[in-house]
Amino acid sequence: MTRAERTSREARADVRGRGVPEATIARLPLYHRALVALDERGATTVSSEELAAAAGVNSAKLRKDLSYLGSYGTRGVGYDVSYLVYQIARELGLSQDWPVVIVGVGNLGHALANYGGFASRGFRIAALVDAAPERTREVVGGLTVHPIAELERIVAETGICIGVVATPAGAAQEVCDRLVAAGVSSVLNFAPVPLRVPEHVDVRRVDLASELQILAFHQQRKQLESSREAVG
Amino acid sequence: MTRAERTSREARADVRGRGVPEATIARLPLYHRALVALDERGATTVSSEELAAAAGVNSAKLRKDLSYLGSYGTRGVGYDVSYLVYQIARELGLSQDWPVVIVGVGNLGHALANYGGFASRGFRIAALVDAAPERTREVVGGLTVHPIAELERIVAETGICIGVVATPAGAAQEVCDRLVAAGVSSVLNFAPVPLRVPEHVDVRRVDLASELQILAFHQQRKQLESSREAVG
DNA sequence: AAGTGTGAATTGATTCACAGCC
DNA sequence: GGCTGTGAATCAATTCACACTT
Repeated sequence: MTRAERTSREARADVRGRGVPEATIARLPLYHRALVALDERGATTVSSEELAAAAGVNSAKLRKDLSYLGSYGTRGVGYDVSYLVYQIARELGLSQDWPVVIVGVGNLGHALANYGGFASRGFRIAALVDAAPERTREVVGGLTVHPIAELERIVAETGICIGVVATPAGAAQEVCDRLVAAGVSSVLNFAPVPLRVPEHVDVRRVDLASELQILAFHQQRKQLESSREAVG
Repeated sequence: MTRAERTSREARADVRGRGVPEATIARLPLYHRALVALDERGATTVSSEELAAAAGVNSAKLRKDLSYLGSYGTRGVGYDVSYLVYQIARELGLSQDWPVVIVGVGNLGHALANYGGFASRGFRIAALVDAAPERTREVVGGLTVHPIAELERIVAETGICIGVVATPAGAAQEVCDRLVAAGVSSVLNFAPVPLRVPEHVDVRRVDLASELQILAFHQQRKQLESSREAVG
């Protein structure tokens, strides 16, 4: 592929890029991961069918999703693996390094601080913060835990714009407010409460107990049905 | 409210219950949690507006969601808090105790085993399992870690039907297959790979790195826009 | 007067199916 | 001949707006 071809394609992608549907965005990380795995296994091209299978979606959805980014495939052939990895990474902002602060170094915060999966995807745990004095100065995952009083200074100095709230429910809103006031505009919330934030701030929630409850709901349905069969 | 009223309402709910939309089911845990908090604060009734605010959704959505469960409110008044807690809990299967097995006791498995939020919502960590011999016999969150070889026996003896996969990506599919073969039909997957399961098995995925990537995508957009403003 | 419950309208996501290109 | 890209069709979720009940 020539530089001219690549450049014109990217220009088109930039135009379309405005309107990528939310559901598509949420699947881009899946595609990216599947493509990286394929790349490591030495694949050079992949069909929508294959990639869809690797990512756990159907091929129509995959093609439609990719078409929002641009025309990156070749009819009759498929997609160039390394080129598509590059395009999705660019779209996701994976080329840059995102410093992240984790607030709350309890069980979950600990696990997140030690989790290796972030670094490889462009995220760097830049700081750990906790309200409990006994946790301060502790070293977790190679980082010293700072007292919450230093939150504003740390965010400002490090240029952090993504914060992770891993505090108990009761502290989450206040922590979030301070993060936002300090300049954070993307929040990943593990506390089981909805966070109120200004317009320009994005929040995503990960709610472990809810996930289990949703499974339990379906499980209960299955069990009800099978007991009904046994009777009827 | 009389017993007769309650019984007829429940009968109706059972009829409607078949078709509760997936998006609604995913919000029931939110409503339940908000209601429990209101109950603890001594509220006896709540309007859709108030409850919606507490759960972080809009009131039209809340009313529509609740209407799928039945007609549990009173026009001009609102919803009876404790009655609605009871109904949602019943719908979610929260009245029964769900034993859960966690496979993989690394950082995340550790955190999950120690996480207090499960027990209070009807889930009981019944067993911990890990493949690494050096982790076996360790005690985490009051439970001994069992070798993976005992997985099938444990699931059968404890009547576990919900499994949590907290292993590295490479082990996840095999662990999942063994869980399913042993009789588990609901899986919560923390490994960053799609799990292939038979028709009757439900899988939910929690993908921490993806969540951050989705935030990064939007963050990048925000920064692009503000830099464009600065120029234009 | 207050506030639920719900048809109708709208918006968004998925799937179909095939024209167009390699 | 094989496979992408995409309009059109379908399905699902959200929002509107108001009739109806207390």
